[in-house]
Amino acid sequence: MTYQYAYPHPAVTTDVAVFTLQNQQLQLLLVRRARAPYAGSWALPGGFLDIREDLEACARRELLEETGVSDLYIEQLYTFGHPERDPRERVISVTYYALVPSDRTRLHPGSDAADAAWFAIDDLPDLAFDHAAIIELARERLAAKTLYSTIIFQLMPETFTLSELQSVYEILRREQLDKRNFRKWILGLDRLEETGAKRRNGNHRPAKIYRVKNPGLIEYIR
Amino acid sequence: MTYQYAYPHPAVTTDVAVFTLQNQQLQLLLVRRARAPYAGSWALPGGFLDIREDLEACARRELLEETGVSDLYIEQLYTFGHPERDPRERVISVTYYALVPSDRTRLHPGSDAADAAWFAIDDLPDLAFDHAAIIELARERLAAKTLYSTIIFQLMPETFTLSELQSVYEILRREQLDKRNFRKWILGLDRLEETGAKRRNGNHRPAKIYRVKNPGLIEYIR
DNA sequence: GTTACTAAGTGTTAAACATACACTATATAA
DNA sequence: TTATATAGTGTATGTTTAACACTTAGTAAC
Repeated sequence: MTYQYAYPHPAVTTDVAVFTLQNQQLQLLLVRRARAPYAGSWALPGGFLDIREDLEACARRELLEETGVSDLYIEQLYTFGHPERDPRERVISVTYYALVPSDRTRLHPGSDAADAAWFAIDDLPDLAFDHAAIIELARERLAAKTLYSTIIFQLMPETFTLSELQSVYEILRREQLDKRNFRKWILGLDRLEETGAKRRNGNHRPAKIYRVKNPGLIEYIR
Repeated sequence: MTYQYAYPHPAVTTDVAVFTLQNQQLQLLLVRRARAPYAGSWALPGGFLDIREDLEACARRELLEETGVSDLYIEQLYTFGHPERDPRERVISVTYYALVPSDRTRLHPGSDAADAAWFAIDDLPDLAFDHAAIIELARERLAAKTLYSTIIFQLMPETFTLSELQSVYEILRREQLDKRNFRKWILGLDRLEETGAKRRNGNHRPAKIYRVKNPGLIEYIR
């Protein structure tokens, strides 16, 4: 069966840049392409839009099918449509970025992709299509959001120490922050509470453990 | 001639929300639809992507064809793709917003649309498709940009007074600003220079006329 | 030509916020 | 007991923002 149109139609895909934090590094989720073009290359999870499917639903579905990751924070990033960006046919890609807390990064790659894996953001393999540009834009957007939004809490596990949280901000902004000023600022947002527990983690004083007060809420700050 | 695909393809359009300032009001450019669906309704200028055409080029082309407006500041806004947003077929709309200085708002509507006109943003007619939602998002984006970017200069004519510039900020932010604080802040950006001329405009003291120092430059501020 | 009117133009003060900076506390391990 | 490593804490200074009212220089009306 084929589908006919009076005028040529581009294909539409969604692609998602999924970030998490592991080993004190910002990590990105990639899938190895099973088929041409770019067979064997790594790429962002994503794929073709079903004709009755919402755009964000497509992004979430492809992500689930290819990597097993679901239930994450996701937001539209930008739409890429350079006429030559896919060698097969004209493809418009509506891209998203997403954040997974570091305690929910287990992968169950499905049949669509041969493999799925996390990569440190500063050590990515060669990427299919224009996916390197998509990732760079997503990283910039995320860094900018650390300045005026509480979106970063979406990257945190259930509980964490203030030092761990500070290191997330430092990784995203690519700069060191002053410990006392950071603590004053982040506690002043009134979005963290102590759990009462402490974490022993090496031969030194244990750290207080915090949780986010209202984890789903993303606020504009400053 | 028809075009065939193994899988159904959505149509892709671009739509543009073009803003300007006239009569101390924020105005938006609309076209009256000549054909069904929504024949006779007002809508954003826009139309179907040519299969070899870049997305932004499509937005600029449709705008020129339908309204005669060209050579403006344009930026991608968001991609709308609700499955039911167009009654004809599945349509993904990549939307843009654009700014025209108030001394270049002459319209030359072409054959694609029956008519084109500027409307005050607070007095829009009923709109086709989901265009009301697109406009609302564009307006919010623009208001947010007044806080951290010099994009607003793209709305200004060659020369203007500080009071005129202040009223642009007030319209976009929907709040009154203090005259002394505004002048201190805007002159502190070091992007304005006096032309030396003055504008007589009513039975009161004439205002100094300014121009933007580097009109093409859009900076992040604060 | 005096007066009424209108928007242009101009500084200071107080409060809030951001930045810079160094030592003590509490655990583990040798 | 001592060495080591990260957790945890406060102050002082500079910068930015916010609040606030009068004088100036034109036009228009009488």
